[in-house]
Amino acid sequence: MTSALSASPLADLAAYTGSVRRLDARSLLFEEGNHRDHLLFLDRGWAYAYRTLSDGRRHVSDVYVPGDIIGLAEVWTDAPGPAVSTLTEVVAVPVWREDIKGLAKRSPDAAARLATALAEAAQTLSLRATSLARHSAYERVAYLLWALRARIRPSDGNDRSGFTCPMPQSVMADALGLSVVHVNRSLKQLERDGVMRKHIHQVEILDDGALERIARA
Amino acid sequence: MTSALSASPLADLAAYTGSVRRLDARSLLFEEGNHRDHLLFLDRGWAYAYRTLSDGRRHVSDVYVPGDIIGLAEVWTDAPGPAVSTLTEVVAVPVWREDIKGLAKRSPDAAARLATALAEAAQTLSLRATSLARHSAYERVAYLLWALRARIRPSDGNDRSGFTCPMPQSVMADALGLSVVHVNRSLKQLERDGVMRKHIHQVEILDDGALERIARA
DNA sequence: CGTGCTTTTGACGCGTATCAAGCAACGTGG
DNA sequence: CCACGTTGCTTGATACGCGTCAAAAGCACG
Repeated sequence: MTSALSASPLADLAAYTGSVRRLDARSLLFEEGNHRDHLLFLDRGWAYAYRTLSDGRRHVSDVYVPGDIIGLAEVWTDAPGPAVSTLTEVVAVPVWREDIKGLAKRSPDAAARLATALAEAAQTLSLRATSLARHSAYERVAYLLWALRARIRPSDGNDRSGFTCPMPQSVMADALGLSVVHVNRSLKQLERDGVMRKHIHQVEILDDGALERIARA
Repeated sequence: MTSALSASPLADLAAYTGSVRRLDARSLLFEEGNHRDHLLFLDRGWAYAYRTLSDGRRHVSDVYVPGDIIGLAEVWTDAPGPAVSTLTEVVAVPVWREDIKGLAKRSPDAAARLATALAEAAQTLSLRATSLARHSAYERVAYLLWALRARIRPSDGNDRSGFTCPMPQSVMADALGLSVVHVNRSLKQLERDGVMRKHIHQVEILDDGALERIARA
């Protein structure tokens, strides 16, 4: 959700408002199903979006890292969105729906950037769906961490040997449609295979090429 | 992908070009991975998009019905798209990338409509991902047909008792991440449960409420 | 009136869920 | 400074949903 909008008119809007929200880890940013009158420009920390089915099954539909925009599609339409919670302490800047719509009306260039961000989001979602539909558990875990890594800037603790990742296995499980137990087994297998290792807040890459090969299956 | 753009500036562009493509059933509209310099406004017939994994596994990422736009996100960015094939005979109108970009530059309103269409597509994809990640096979089949039905206009053979659906079980399987055999079993179970019945080119709704309940899990 | 799709059904095996424990790390209050 | 709750990780045993293989029947179309 971010690349097309970093250092863009939307970021400028965020800078203008001046109001900054700081939140603890494990706190709720948006409730499930509610109408959204603003989005959040995520400056620091991690968050994730999720839906809950009637019987308690949960799906984590997105994970947000610093620089991401939370809820762009939801603020653009009136459809009910998923819930959003923080994983770590978070610093975020709200941008209001009317300001975004106004910006798009005034500036064709800004509107085009918004469209680009949304188009990229759609393509990311489509690839993620392919992983959910046709990858094995082992491949899904590899894909999640490989795709995540591609989105994290080097400045946020991402170098050749690994990256920061404060995502518990329970959240990975709900993102991948797996049980926690099986996520753990898959991670252990990736470790035994010399591909990567996940610690509590850190992912260590052992074999970059192998990881990509498995993730792109 | 369609609602925000029907009877919109994009449709006008399509009308302008005048060039209409007619294709047989089971023919290729776009190759996998190629750059797209145009999208297709689908006037008549059905089509579907799919990706193929290295070992032959296939995922059907989208199904297109009359009125849909094929490849809006792909024409807006440079990322390689999935392949697209027809299910039936098709009538489609191409709209060129530069024309769309030009339209968005000239008209903030058109750009806003494009963004809306893309935002709706992202939300649809997110819900589909939830179904893939957390629904049982039985629920996934119900969700696919329930969501499909919501997109088909009454004029295209959709009324209270059923709708036209020229989608073989093999394509349903690849859309849902299931085997053909298990799609068949799930359909038979839905039939035994008095929910719906699928014939070759037609879906018959037996219990609307039950279908929605199962699809929305 | 084949010939190729598509649907259907049965037998069997595998991948992943579930259940059940136990352990490690960490923060908090007595 | 230690007891304890909480959160997250790990592992084994067992169960089940769905895949795979195989085969046949129904249908459409040339």
